[in-house]
Formats: sequence, C-alpha cells, structure tokens
Amino acid sequence: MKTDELREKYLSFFESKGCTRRPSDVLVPTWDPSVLFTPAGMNQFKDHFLGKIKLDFTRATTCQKCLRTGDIDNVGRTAYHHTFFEMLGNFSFGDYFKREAINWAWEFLTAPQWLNLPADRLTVTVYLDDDEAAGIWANDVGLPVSRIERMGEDDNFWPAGAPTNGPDGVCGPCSEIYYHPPGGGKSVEIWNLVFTQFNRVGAPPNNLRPLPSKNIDTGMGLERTAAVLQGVETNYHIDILKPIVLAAADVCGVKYDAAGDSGRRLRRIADHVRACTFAIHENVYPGPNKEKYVIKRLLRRAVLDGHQLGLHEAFLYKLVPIVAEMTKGPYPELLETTARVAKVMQNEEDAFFGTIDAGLDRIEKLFTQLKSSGKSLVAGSEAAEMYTTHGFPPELIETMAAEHNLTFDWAGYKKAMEEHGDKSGRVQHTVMGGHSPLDALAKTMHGSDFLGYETTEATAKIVGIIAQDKLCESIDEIGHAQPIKLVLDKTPFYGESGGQVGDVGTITGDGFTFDVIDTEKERGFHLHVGHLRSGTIKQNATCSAKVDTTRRQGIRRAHSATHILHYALQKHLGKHAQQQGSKVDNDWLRFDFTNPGSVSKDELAKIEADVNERIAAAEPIGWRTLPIADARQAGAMMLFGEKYPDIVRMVSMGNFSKELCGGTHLDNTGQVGFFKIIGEESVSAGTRRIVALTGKAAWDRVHKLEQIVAECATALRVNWEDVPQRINAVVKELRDAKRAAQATPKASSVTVDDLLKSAITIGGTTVVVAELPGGSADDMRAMIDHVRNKTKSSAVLLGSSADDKVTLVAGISHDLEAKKLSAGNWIKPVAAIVGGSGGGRPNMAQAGGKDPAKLPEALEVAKAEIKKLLG
RNA sequence: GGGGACGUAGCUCAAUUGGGAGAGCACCAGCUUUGCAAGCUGGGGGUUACGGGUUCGACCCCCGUCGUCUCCA
Repeated sequence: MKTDELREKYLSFFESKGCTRRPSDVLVPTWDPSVLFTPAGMNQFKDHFLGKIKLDFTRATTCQKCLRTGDIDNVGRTAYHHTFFEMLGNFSFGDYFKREAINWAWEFLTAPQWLNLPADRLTVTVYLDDDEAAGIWANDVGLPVSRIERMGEDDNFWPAGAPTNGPDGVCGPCSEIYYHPPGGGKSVEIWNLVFTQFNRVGAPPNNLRPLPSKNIDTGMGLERTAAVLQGVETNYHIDILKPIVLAAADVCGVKYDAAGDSGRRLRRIADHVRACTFAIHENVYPGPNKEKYVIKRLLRRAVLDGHQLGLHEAFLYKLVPIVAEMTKGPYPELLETTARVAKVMQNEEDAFFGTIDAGLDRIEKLFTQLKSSGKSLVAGSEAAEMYTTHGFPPELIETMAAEHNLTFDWAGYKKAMEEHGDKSGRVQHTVMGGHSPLDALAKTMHGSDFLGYETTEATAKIVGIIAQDKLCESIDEIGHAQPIKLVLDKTPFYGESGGQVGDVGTITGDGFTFDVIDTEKERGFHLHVGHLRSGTIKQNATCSAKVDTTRRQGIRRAHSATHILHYALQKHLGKHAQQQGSKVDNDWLRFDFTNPGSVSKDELAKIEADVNERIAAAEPIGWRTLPIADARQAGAMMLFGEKYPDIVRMVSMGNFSKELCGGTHLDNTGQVGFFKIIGEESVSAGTRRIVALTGKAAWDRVHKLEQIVAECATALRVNWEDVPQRINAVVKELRDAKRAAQATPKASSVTVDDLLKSAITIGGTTVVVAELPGGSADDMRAMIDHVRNKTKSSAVLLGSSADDKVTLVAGISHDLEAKKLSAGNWIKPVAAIVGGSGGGRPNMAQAGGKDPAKLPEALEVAKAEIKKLLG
C-alpha cells in the first residue's frame, strides 16, 4: 500500500466514526510559545483538551507534520527515527473514550477493507493497573492475555513517569500496539493510545484525581506503518522516502549501500533535507536563535555528511524538488516554493563551506604547532573552542587529525562542550495546563466582537476586569502602578496583532474614566490596558469606548502603505520579496522581507517612487470576508507557515494588491498622503528591513532635511544646490593643507644643520641633545632620521613642551644598536625628570612627561646618560 | 535570551603584545613588453566601526554602542 493511500484511508476511516477531519497545523506554530516545532498531532488541540475554549466539534482526526530533534543522534542509524515525520491521529474531547479508541484502532489495523494486517502479528501493552484497557483488549477485541503486556509508568504513561515525578496537570495511562514482522525481525511500535483521565496534584500517594471530562489522544506513525505495509526493513525504504535517499546518493556521487557508512549518511541527508525543506517553506530560515537555529543545525549536519562523502560545494539544495515531488499529494503548496527554498538552502550551504575553508588554516596552524612540540593528541578544548566560536565541526578536526597521524580527544571535547552549555545557561520548559484569567471567560464566549473596521466609538459592556493577572469584580483604586486590563463584549479598539500596534483612547462610564494606553489581543479577547483616572469600574457596567482617532488615522496610513510597499517590492525585486514580519505604528512602519542581498539606492528610489505613484493615483481600498479557498482562488497574497482561519478577511487596493489582513486600512490610497523610506538594513542573512514614514511624519522628515541643508548652505556661504561641491572642495583644501604642514618641518626655527652644529662627538658617535620648540613627536622622529642619514653613527634625543606636557623622542643608529645600546634605556631616566615614563624599540623610543619647567634639566641628564652609555 | 570571537586601504589580511599604520591583490601614471594571474618603477587611497576612559603615549588595555560571525537554550 502506498503511503498516500494509507494516509487517506486513516482519515476517511475516522471520518466514518464521526471525527471531523482537520488539516495539518503548521510545522512551526508561532501561536504556541511552549514549543518551537509541532511535536505531535495533539499540539493544535491543546486548548480543546484543557477545555479552554468553546468546542465546535468533540472528535477530530488529522495527519500532522511534526518535527522533533530529541533523537537526532539516532537518525540514519536506526530503522525508524526521523526528525521530520507525519503523525496520524484521532482525538476525543470529552467524547468517546477507551472502548471506542481501542476497538477502532483494532478494526482499522485488521479489517480486510482497511489495513488487513494479520492479527497474530500484533501485540499490545497497557499501564500496570489499567484493568479497564486490559479488559477491553481481552474481552472486546479477544486478544489472549499472553499478548497483553503490562508496563510501568516510564513506558505506558503520558507524560512518561508522571505519577511519581510529575509534572502536575493533565495526564493518563496509555496503550501501545506493536507489529512483529515475519522472520523474527525487531518489533515496531506503530500506534500509541493515550487516555488522559487524571489531573496530577503533588507527590504520591493519592495524587491522581479523575478528570470530569476524559480525552483520547492517539498517534500512529505514518512512515512506520507504511514500512510495515510495504514489507521494507526501514522507514527510509518506503515509497515516499527511498527516492530521496537515492537522489541524495546520486547528488553525492556515491552508491547507496544500506548497511554501510554511506547508507547512514545518505539516510540522514534525506531526513534532514525533508525537515529543512518544510521549515524553510514556512519561512523559517536558518538563523541564530530558536527554531531558526534548529534548522541551521539540521542543515549543517546534512551538509557535513555530504562533505565527509567527498563534496566540497553546495549540494543539498538540489534535493528540494524531489522532496516536494514526494509530498505533493498532501502538501501541493511545496511545489510553489521550491525555487525560493532551494536558494535559501544554497546560501546557507555556501556560508557553511566558507566556514570550513576559513577554519582549515587555523587547524593546519594548530597541527604544526602540536607536532613541533612533539605532541600527538589534539586537545578537546581546542576543538570545542573552534566549534563554539567559529562553528568548525569537530568531526572534520578528527578526520584531519587522522590524516596527520594525530589522535583526537573526544572525551575532552565533550567535557568542554558541557562547560560551554553550563555557561550558556539552560531554559525551563513551560508546563502544559497553565492558568490564565481568561480561562473562565473563554468557556462562555468566543472572544470580543471587534467593531473597529466601521467605527472608533461604541457603547459596550464590561465583561472582565483583570488586575494582577486575576479577574476582579470591581476596581476603585486611583493611581495604581501596575496597569489593569478591561475586557468588553464588543469594542472599537484594535488589539495588537498582525504587526499593527494596539489602539489607545479612553473608556468612560457611570462616574468613571479609564485611560487606555495599549490594547492587546489574546485568544480572541481584546484587553484594554491602562489606568483608572476616576470613579469605580464594576463588572457588567455599561461604558462608552472611544479610540484616539488621530493616532488611529496615522496607523491606517502606515498599514495601507505597508501593503503598497509589499506590492512595489515584489514588482521591483521579484516574487521572492515576501513579507517576513512587520510593525505598523502611527505614521511609521517597519517591513521585513526576503531578499538575498541589500537593496541598492537606485532600486530603493524606484520602489519609493512607485509607492508614491500609487498614492497619487488615489485608488480605492476595500475588504470583505470569504472562505480561505476562495481567497486563494482570487489570488490573494498568502504567507506560507501562517495559520489562517477558515474564513479570512481580504484587503484589496485598486487592482494591484490583495492581501489577507486583519488590520485597519484607509478607504483610498490617496489618504496616505506621502511615503518616505528612511532606512534599509539587514535583519539576518537573507532578510532585509525597510523603515518608512507616512503622512505628517514623512513630511516632517523632509522638512527637517531641508532645514539641515539650508544650515549647511548658510555656513558654507553657497546656494543649497552647491553644498556637495563646496564640501568636497573644503575637504580637499583641508587635506592639502595638512599634507603641506607635514612636508615642511614645523620647527622651522631649528634646522638639521643647527642640530649638527650643536652636536658633540663621543668616540666617533655624533651626539645631539636639544629642544625642538613646538615640535611634535612626528617632527622629532623626522629630524632624528635626517641626522641619522647625514652621519655615520649617531645618538639623538629631542624634546619639546606644549601646554602641560613634555614630549621626548630618542633615536640611535644601527651600529649602536648592534652594540646593545637601547634608545629606550636612554630615554627612561630622562623622562623620569619631567614626571613621566617611556619606552620603545631599541633604535627609537618615545616618552612624555607632565612638567615642562624641568625640560632643560632633563636634557642635561640626557647628555650625562649618553656619555655613560657610550663610555 | 546567554556564552565566545571578530570589526585596520576597494578586497584578503599583517602590525614583534602599549611606542613610526603595513603587505599582497585591485586602482592610476610611466616604462618595458605584446600570450593567459605579465614584468619593472612610481603614485593615489586610512577618523584602525563609533563614543567614552586609563596612559607621557592606544589599532592594542578597560567600559559602552553598533555591526558581522558562531555555539548553547
């Protein structure tokens, strides 16, 4: 059975049992801060399980794309481990329970019209004291007791070990189904049924309290089950994975040898390229933190495998099309982005090969150093340092060490890496089932009604007052330090989302005034954050909510301008210039988008001009809500990796822009007034950022620039058009003047000849000790050079004073240097006289002091010193 | 978010550890030559990322800012 067929059969089987088929959630759920990637099928139903929201359905089934890196070291080595994989699941939210879950699983596995697996190849496990589940397996299904194994809390409880070790919260026993392949191969767990029926409270005993509403959460590994059905020995040989492995072998120029070292590497490449393709498709690019970092690490691991197979340039990106081809059944959207995904991948590969090249020199240096000192062990700490600061992989160091007949200290390396980990700090995981003051509200209503598209004022009812993270009946404290939050049944206030900032304004009611300083949005509720100014706010009170319209208008200008900018970027830079993120504020906007390099001044000017043309054209802006499929049909711009609801809001401008967007917009592009880009910069590799102003802020900016130019023109005494020319001339003049000053010795009152006349001769050496009034250190050095050039053997010490400082420079000729004389030794006692110190190289030394009055005395000391040194 | 490193001429990098900012390539001019990275001579090009501090003196040491890279979470 093909994998695509298995997936479809599973979903339609559970549809026939009353489950609602839901699409796979995105791989990177940005809505869920507790995980970086979707780790399991149940992730998108967390709030359903916790009863936190009103349910539209109580049974569901999905095929979920997942990514886990916990077992990353096993990937490629074992038959069943992946980072990226698909999980089939069926879920019950307080609906069906153990009996149905178990019977249906068995039916799907064994019934002839479904998977038709031989029943005698299946065994199950249950939790130690879960007699209920064991009974259903034995009596309903009719499984002999010998094939029902009871396991402890580490194997058959979710979360693993929860009864003893926690965490507190929702948990329950589970039951796993194993398949035993013919010929006595290793058995494989293909299905896990989790029965969440308890709430854990504290340490044992008696810490598991039954839940009023029991849930079912099941997971069947798609790839594992496909391997079983296709009778292959590893997941990597099923119909949707083997072609990728073989393509990897092809690209790497090696033969696929399943049992060999290359086989392990090729399987790992196949797995990682699949994970990276899906993640990059969802606009998660390799980067320095969080999920971006995980992707970077996966990508580099795969590239390293290629490198170890003998490749020296980017190759992974060539596998993107085959990945898309293998998954186009369930995920046809991958086909639309293969070019972009491949490009991003190639860039990262190039960067990594660059890192490797840069590291090779350092490694060679390190090795020759080791050899010359007679050592043969490459210290782990050195390798760890190379890795943590330069990203140079230890595997490469090991390989290179072997080539130089050196051994590599893996133990030392691991120890050093642990220390690095300790230094970097560890983060605590957020526990499932945390409480929020919105929990109670969410059970009774879907969220606040938003009226802000049509109006900025409304009468509403206060349905929630949150202070110190708790729901209150009333608030009367004026001048409280911590802001409080009001929830209304309906509101014109826009809550921060989609990059647009929250509204500010006032909420007034019977005797009270509340200043709204920000509006947040959480689980569909608009939270009006602010301070009570007078009176008392009571639950259920009627109030009047008024948004600050001047500010809102500025936000509307910026938001509509953002859409026009997005359009212009794609027009001038290409389709790849997709939105990565944005922030929309009062006449101010920041827009991040995908682009391989910086945007040139020229392109920027064209983009800015184009946006202003659209504004001048005064095209109408409109919006409507429609099913997501229709929006796609209409050609609305959608962002991959964004989780869209079934019904979406589409904002269109003229006939050039259609975007899915929940923000507040103008009625007409002309209302933007004026658009001005004020910055273009890098956010991370492959992502650029444009900052721009609209309306009054843009106008103010230009006005300010004009003022500055006017000031420059006044200072330079030219017309403003001539400012650049004049500045160039002034800079040149200044440079020429500096150079001229340097060319002619400043201390023109004293010449080289003067110095030579004042010289005394000691044993054939010309000794000059003199003051050079007004001379800088550079002047004195030049003078010393002149004396040295004109004499055979010389020792010169010059001094000058300026302000409160003394500068001394001494130089001796090479023959004296050869006699172990040192300018530094000469100058030190001299500097001491003027309250300073100094030093330098043997043939030239420099010193300073703070006591100009003692300069003559110092020069006398200098003469005495040189006599001693020469004598 | 935390740790580490880096930032010097258009590019790639030096600077004997606090004492005169340099090399190669590139560029310009001249000469010599006309065969694949041509040679020779000369020349232009620097706020040593930015801002403070220590010091007689800072590319170098200390603090801060910005940027780039990298590891960990």
